[in-house]
Amino acid sequence: MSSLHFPDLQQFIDCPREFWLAQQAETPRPRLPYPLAPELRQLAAQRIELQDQDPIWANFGPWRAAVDFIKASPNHPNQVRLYFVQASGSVYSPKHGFKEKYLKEWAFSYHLFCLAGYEVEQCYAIWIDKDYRYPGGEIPPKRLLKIHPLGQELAELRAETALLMQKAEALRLQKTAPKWDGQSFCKKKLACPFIQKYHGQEIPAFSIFQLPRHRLDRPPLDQALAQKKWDLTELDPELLPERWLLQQQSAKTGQAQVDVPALKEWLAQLQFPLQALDYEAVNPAVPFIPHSRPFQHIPFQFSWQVWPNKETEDIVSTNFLAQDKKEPTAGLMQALLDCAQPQGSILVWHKTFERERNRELAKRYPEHRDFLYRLNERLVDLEEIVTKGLYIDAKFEGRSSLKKVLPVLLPQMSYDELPIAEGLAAADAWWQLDQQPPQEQAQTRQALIDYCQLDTFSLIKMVQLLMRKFGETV
DNA sequence: TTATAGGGAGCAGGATCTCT
DNA sequence: AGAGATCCTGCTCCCTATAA
Repeated sequence: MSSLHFPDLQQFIDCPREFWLAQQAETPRPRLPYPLAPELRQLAAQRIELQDQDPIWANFGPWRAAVDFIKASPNHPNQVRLYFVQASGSVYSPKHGFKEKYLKEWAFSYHLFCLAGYEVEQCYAIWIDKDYRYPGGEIPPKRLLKIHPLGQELAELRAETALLMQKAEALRLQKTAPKWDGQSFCKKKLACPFIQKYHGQEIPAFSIFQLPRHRLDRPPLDQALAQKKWDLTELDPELLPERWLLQQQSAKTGQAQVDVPALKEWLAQLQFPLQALDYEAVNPAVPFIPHSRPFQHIPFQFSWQVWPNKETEDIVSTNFLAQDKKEPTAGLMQALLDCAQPQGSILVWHKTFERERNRELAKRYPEHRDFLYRLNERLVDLEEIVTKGLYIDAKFEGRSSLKKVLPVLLPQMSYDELPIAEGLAAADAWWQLDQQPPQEQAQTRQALIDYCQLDTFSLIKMVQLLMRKFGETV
């Protein structure tokens, strides 16, 4: 039998059926806790006056747990202190205390270290002070990291955790599949692997779980659920709010539901030359450029495309990708000044992100404040056609993210063949770039450019499509 | 005049979206 | 992981209509 870690226990708590199924595999995929970033580990070690060391593991039965640091008690030589480091700024709040999910994880480790024979004197939590402002230079660990002893909280959770572990152990050995009442769901809803495997053929293409902001505990979905009616098309249209109704109509007809007058009006606001902008950014817990804060998004790349006028199909494309982690925003700011047209609408997807990046750039480069604020005034958010109900297709699955909408509108445009196909992967690739051999770096840089470029290109292509179908005659 | 029910505005807090 | 936006709920406050 394979070993079990905290993420397995978490899976058991969230969805015992999925946990059971995962454990039936020949070799269950190990679900290891996500490792800490090295720069955070190092600062945490300094914070408690220790040499950086690898996490320490304890075993008991099938269970394995790690603590980030361990230290002998100065008072009682046979006792130890356990340290848990969390890459988060919201571990503790005066109003709500420690967050439940962290306490559970710590209680699990604490329990296991006790079982493994450690005499634990005290546990400590270490986390990020998100109010810290990095002025530059060496980061003093005491300024960035908060530390607090854990007392009663862990003791209380320990018994509960032990019980859950017993139940999980018993369940994984069970030969027959757990029963399911057809009404209770985990967060994955019908996408839960257990349901997919045992009830796959009964799953409707468009279900009530794809409705945005669905609440299963109140009407009309509570009733539908009680009757095990998962099919979106079976809901009584009388009871549905506007956006849900559109989605149902689309599911019934197989057609997108378009508010043509409103969409025409939306398209009419666009001004040429039409431009499209997309930033890629990293947001590490430990600040890496001066005058930034923990988890702040630092843009390192953008794609800017210009469609001069309706008479041409030619699109001018500009890309910027920062060389390295040393002040990536300086080059980015200059490149932005070089390629931005003085007028015309600037298409983005989910404008809060690009707008916030521009505001932060304006703080960093006050001399370009006016330029950046004028850009913000010209931003036009294409996501609005979905969130404001101008164009609803059930195939969006109730979401409005670019990765859901684009494949429906323009099936021929695909991220599938790109080595980097997602914002988080892009951020990660750039962050790890300096650890790659030089010949691979060139490939990664090209992959980053291709990905970012596709994001802006799809914005313009979608607008061209909408203009062809619904534009012109206003 | 007083007590009470009902409606509407305003607000805080939670949950849920999106982006990287 | 955090931040902004939005939606929803539940609460208070205040006004008005109504009955005693």
